[in-house]
Amino acid sequence: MTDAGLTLRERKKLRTRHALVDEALRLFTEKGFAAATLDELVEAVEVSQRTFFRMFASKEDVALAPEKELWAAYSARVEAHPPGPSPLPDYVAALRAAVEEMADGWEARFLTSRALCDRTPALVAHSLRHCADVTDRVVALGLAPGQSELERRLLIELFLTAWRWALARWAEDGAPDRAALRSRMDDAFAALPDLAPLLSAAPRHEEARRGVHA
Amino acid sequence: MTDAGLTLRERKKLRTRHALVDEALRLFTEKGFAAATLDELVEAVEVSQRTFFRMFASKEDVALAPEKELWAAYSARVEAHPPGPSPLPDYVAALRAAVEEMADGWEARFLTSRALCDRTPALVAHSLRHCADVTDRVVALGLAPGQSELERRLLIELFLTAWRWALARWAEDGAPDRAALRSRMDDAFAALPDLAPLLSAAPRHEEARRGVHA
DNA sequence: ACGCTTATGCCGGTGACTGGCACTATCTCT
DNA sequence: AGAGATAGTGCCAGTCACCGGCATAAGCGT
Repeated sequence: MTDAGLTLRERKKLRTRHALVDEALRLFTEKGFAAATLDELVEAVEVSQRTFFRMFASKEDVALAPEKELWAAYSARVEAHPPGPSPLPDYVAALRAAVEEMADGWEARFLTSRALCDRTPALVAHSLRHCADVTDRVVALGLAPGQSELERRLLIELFLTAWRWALARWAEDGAPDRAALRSRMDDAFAALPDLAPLLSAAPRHEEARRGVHA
Repeated sequence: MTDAGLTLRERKKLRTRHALVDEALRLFTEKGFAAATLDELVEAVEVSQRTFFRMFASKEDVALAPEKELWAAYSARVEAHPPGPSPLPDYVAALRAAVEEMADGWEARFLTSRALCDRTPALVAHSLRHCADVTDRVVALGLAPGQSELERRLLIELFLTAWRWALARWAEDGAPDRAALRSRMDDAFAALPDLAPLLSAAPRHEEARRGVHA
């Protein structure tokens, strides 16, 4: 599946790319993201810095490679099947499918990347922005003329928050394999309908104004 | 209000801080965030780079100063009045109050900062992370033992998405003053209850699984 | 085997950020 | 008011991410 009809050049490139990701995750985990230098990384993989920067946009980029892979697959899914008027289930389905189509061993790299992210503010920032970029592209997809874009954004944010919650539970789990991730996703997404009653008690203007002058 | 019982040292420090923010916004807007160098900035304000970095954590930090100010005020409000079992109106009220207590001229700086942010990916990343940091601190506040943290996070994300929506509308508005911002906030937060019916149609497992094997 | 494309390496430069240390301005206490 | 404590500031030198340009080599189609 990895080398399906690829030319030798492309395969070589992919190989060094994977080597860079693996070594980066190892190195960053061992020494910390800030303390580890790119020189160490590229020397370990035996490529030049220039090559690194042609494959990755930044030091953060390589650390978040597994996550970007996932969102790329998700993006492709959503573009292939643009969501209908009730998009939430479609988003969820696309993400589930994306998780399933990741290569073998992806979950281990992803987990390492997440752990790194949790203790590295710079990585959090990049992760959030990438997610926001994907969201921006996805929101516009299959949006009927009369439909509200705000509504879409709200639903997507709920979906993302549930996903992040599932991730956090998964990471602190004893068995961080793909089945466990699926199960955490089930739990998190199942909680979404329970939110409805809390929204009908949404702020009316009188209450809000009272807060202003408090 | 600005110089309320502050020592001379503190007032001086605040003055250079404000000068740095103003000049930074001017410079970044004129030349672009990446193209403008810190040397230009500190030379214009006549301070050393070292001083700059004692006041701001990074180049991004100074560009997002108005936003950080707002979230600091918001944070303080929420900490002063921890939200009850239906936290959404409390969050909204806290943000409205925070907007009102900003100093004169804040909205102009904030708008400039937002415009800059919109065309500078690095600023988006930092902005999102800061917001996430605030969220993390706020979620735990006033959370009763039996209450679900996930539920809180979901509500806060809705709240934040509505806020960002209000900001975007405000920015493209003809009159970006504080009254207009209030009005946009009203509109955006009023849309939240409409989301409830869309949640009852949340994903069931069968639908989701179908997507997986598609 | 031959050009053509593409990836890579090397080199030098820029600019954000940091630690150390001396210096000066402000504060505080008597 | 003056002396010592307490910041805040400037200067300098260093590290490191990142990006041009150009030469080289490795893979590709004919």
